[in-house]
Amino acid sequence: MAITTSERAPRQDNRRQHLLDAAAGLICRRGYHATSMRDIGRATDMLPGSIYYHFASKDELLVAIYAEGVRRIAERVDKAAARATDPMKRLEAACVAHLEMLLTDSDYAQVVVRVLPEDVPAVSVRLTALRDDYEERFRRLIAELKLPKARQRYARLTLLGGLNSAQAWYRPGGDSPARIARRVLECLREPLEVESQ
Amino acid sequence: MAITTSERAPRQDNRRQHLLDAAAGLICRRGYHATSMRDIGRATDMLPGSIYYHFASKDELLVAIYAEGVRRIAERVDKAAARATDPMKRLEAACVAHLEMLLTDSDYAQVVVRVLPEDVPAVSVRLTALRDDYEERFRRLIAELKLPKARQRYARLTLLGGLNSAQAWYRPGGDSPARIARRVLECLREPLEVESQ
Amino acid sequence: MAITTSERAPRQDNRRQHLLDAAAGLICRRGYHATSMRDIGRATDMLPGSIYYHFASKDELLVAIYAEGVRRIAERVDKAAARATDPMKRLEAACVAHLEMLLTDSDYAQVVVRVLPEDVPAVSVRLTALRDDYEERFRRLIAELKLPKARQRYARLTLLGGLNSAQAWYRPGGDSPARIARRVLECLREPLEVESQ
Amino acid sequence: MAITTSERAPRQDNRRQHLLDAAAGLICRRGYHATSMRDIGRATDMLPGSIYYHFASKDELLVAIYAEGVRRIAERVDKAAARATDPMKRLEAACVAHLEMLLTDSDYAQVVVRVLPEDVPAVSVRLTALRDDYEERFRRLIAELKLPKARQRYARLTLLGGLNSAQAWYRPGGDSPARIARRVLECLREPLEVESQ
DNA sequence: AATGAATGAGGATTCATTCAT
DNA sequence: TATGAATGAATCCTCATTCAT
Repeated sequence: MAITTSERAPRQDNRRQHLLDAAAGLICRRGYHATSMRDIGRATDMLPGSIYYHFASKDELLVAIYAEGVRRIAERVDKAAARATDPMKRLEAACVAHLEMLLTDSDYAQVVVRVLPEDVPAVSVRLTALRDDYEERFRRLIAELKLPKARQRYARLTLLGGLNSAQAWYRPGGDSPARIARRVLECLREPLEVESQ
Repeated sequence: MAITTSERAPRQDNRRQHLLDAAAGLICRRGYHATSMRDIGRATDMLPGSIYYHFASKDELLVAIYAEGVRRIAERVDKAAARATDPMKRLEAACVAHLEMLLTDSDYAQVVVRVLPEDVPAVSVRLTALRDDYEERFRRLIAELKLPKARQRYARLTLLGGLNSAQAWYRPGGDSPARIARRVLECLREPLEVESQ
Repeated sequence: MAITTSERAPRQDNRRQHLLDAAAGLICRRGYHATSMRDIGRATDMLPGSIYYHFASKDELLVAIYAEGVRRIAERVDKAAARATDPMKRLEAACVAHLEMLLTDSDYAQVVVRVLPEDVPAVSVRLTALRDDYEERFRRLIAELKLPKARQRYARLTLLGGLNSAQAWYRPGGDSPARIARRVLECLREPLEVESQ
Repeated sequence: MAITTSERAPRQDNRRQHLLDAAAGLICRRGYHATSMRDIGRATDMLPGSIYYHFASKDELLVAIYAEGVRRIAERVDKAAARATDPMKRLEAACVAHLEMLLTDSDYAQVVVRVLPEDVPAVSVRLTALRDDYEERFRRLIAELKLPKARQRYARLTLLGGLNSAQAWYRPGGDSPARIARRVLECLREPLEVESQ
């Protein structure tokens, strides 16, 4: 899709990127409603009004962060999964990548998980679509496991629910994101393999 | 004057209860920050200022809803678990009760899961304590299963993560809350018992 | 005017007096506008609404405090002045009594000096009348000194201005109210230029 | 576009100045607490919220007025005192300037004297510092008189107390501010008892 | 590409006060 | 005498947003 990744951002996108970074940082820590345009302006040495040159509204800024968050975490997860061929190894790599992004590596990814689409009604449909787009990966990875159809759906929901809930209690210094990811997956894995004993 | 003493309407608590109900309903649907005191006033036929006779602040109102939510869902879960003796049956009953409350039976319970403590910094400690108090039940129910210590923690987190994530996608008409609960639990069950094949 | 001072307050005036005391204490420390009916209620273990049984409004409560303040300080000043016969000694005694009441002995007196009539427009005329009524004493005491007519007025204003300004800077532990009073009076008694040369 | 460069209206400070002027006018007449942001907005043809573009809070607006008040009255007093060399003449000139500003020439100065620092606890320290900074002038002017040390302090307090009390009773049409100032000073210059037989 | 200044609606909250009981 | 519950208006302030420059 991207023709030349290295050649991407022309100089004028500098500020836009700075803005996105700062906003993602604030929103992932304080939440969307608790972050004001003033806050974002302060963090970027910009006046609140100036932000509107780059984004049509606060909601649109959020959508951009969401989109970027999905892009980044998807890219990393895809790369990780691609490094293995065994379906379960692929899923595991994806879970680890997912949680590393979510817990430490990307404010953007954190925003995607933390901000509920329904909390921003005006753009909730688009936010949901972005989320779904991302979660599709896990649907496919799980499909590779050849579970009964009905089971697949719940396995995905439980897996992501379990992984994402880590955002609420993860603290640096305890289990690493990778370890947490494997532990959560472990909770679902053994039955999947069944032939044990 | 009192026709039936036992039936005596505690009139003074009437409005307070009405207020809590209305606020829980609004907050669980729109979120805490998107619900204004004006909204709550409108839903109760009260002036915004009048709410302050009953609650010292919006945050305190939220704490009261949280506390009531925990009280209600805990009561229901405890009763459900008490009806079985087999540890796994007890856990299953608890999961079903939890999800029925969360998805259809109680706006209060929904608030507890939906509103993140960190989104309301001034009272986040108290909200977290209430949540923890509730989740303790699941810690105990899982402990009865006699899993390896390390596994218990992740089993609980994954289970609750999986169950609670249903709030994001549950729609009446699809799988019932009870069925969802059993399906999620199923994802964790089989390995626990290992009697496969 | 008072027929029997000792026989004054009948039992039912208990609460009213309590109310006045508490309100005077709050108002003299925080000011009139910064003291709410709620504050006064809290200090008296009364609900704000209950205060209205005793006083028609917050402004009327202030007028009552003012009146009581004037009554008390006037009584003390009059008694002090009566103990001397020499005009200057009488004035000095009055100044000392005035400042002792104002700085340490009476919250009521403090209110009279601290709350500007113009700050409470609805009753400013009555407050001013009460003040004037009190200051009349000083007019008379100064008249006894047999100064030129024109001088009398300014002597009184300067004297009271000087004395009352102590309210802004007096701190227990420094000069006593009595000493301050004598020092201020001294400024008017002894010429500034010291006949030096 | 600019017709006269030297006459270039500093448009950007226009509103801020207008705001300060209007607020000083209202506050010196009604008092700080009785003046609302709405009132100030109305007087400036601004919405209340717009004021916050220029001042962070109502208290900060007051501090700005105080500072400007001190700046203005200090400037005038300093100039007046500088025009004489005899210490007593210098003090007299200062008193006259002080009272002219206070009674008729400057709403700002009036605010400084009228609003008690303790009435605005959040900024009372800064208000007090501003006042002290101004009064320092009188300390120095009085020091030039070579009075006994102990006397100096009370002379200053009495003098300022007497002068400032004029704010409570001055009415245009009576004695002029300059005359009042001289009369008050006279009270300290000439002994009270002198011509007593 | 950004600023300075403002808007207008709405935020939570506090106020003095009322009144049935 | 007092309370419990509420009122209605006003409080300060913050919000996302706009727009001429």
